[in-house]
Amino acid sequence: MHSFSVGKLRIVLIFMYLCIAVQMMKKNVEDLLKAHNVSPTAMRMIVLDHLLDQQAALSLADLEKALAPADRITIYRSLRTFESKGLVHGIDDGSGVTKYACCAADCGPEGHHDVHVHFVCRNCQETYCLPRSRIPEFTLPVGFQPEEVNLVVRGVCQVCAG
Amino acid sequence: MHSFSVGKLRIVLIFMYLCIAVQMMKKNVEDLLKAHNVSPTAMRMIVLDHLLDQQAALSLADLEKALAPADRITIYRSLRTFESKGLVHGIDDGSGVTKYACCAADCGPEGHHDVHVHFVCRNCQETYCLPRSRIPEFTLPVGFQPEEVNLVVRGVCQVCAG
DNA sequence: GCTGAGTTTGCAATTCCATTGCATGTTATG
DNA sequence: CATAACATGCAATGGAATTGCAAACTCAGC
Repeated sequence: MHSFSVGKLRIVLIFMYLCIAVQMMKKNVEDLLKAHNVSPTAMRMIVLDHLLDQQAALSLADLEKALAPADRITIYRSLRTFESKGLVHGIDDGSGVTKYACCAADCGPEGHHDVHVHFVCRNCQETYCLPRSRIPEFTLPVGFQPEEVNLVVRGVCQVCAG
Repeated sequence: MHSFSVGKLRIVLIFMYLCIAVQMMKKNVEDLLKAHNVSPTAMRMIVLDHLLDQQAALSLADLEKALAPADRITIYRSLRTFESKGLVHGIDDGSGVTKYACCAADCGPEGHHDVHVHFVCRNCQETYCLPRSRIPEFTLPVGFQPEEVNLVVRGVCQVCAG
């Protein structure tokens, strides 16, 4: 029959593939949440999924815009929950607004382990995590006991530098 | 005569010394302002002098309290002027409020040169500049061009640890 | 010393982000 | 399926940074 042409079959296959992909994505996000002892509610899955898609860190306002009409406060509280469970980390890049990005390593409620450099582009204003750039050793005056290090580099990013 | 005893002479000398010291201080602050192309108004001299006295960085609220009844906005604008002329630098220590400290090296309107580590004590909440602690080299991914580095260390300070 | 342009100051008001209270809706559990 | 615990959404609050504007001040030139 003409109705079962190769073209239509391709469309059906693509549709099925998309369904499976979405299911897998949802499964991944859901498992990720469960693995960190966070109830996988609809809202949280949407927020986390969107964060996982990003190259750069997002502010609360960014997320609100992207996920409209989701409630800002709910997103805010999701982020706080994620942060306390080691799923994402907030970044203070000096811009005055906190930005959020997913943790790369396996952080947990007891703390964040993937200490890395953050890079802020003065051109596009994006904030990137640079997990490959380890924070180097540095010396402190006698008596100062370091516990936590935050290294933010400003400059021009890969994309803007061309 | 008994009225010119050694004790009274000492008091007179101390008084004279204090007068000279205050004059020198005022002269120093005034010259410092002039050297950076900032009109040495009374308000600005008070703010800068107080900042020069500090071991730790001060927030706008700290300054307002210390210099009461000086106007907060005026202090704020003095700090902005100082910052743009390279006299002081603002520090974002992650606490959410900007703190200010005098520049050690000879910074100018074109930029701040004394790049150093900042240390925040989680006990006393003070923020210290550590000019002796140079920020070491670190590697960035290809294409990222660093221009400015901000290294904030949290921990326990000399005073609280000792 | 006086005047007037330019700068600085002080008050009031605004903006923006982060955070909380509370009532309602949803989920997990026995 | 009932109920406690948790999550959500709206409204409101709080605190810091910032701006507008009129009054006060500073300083150069007359």
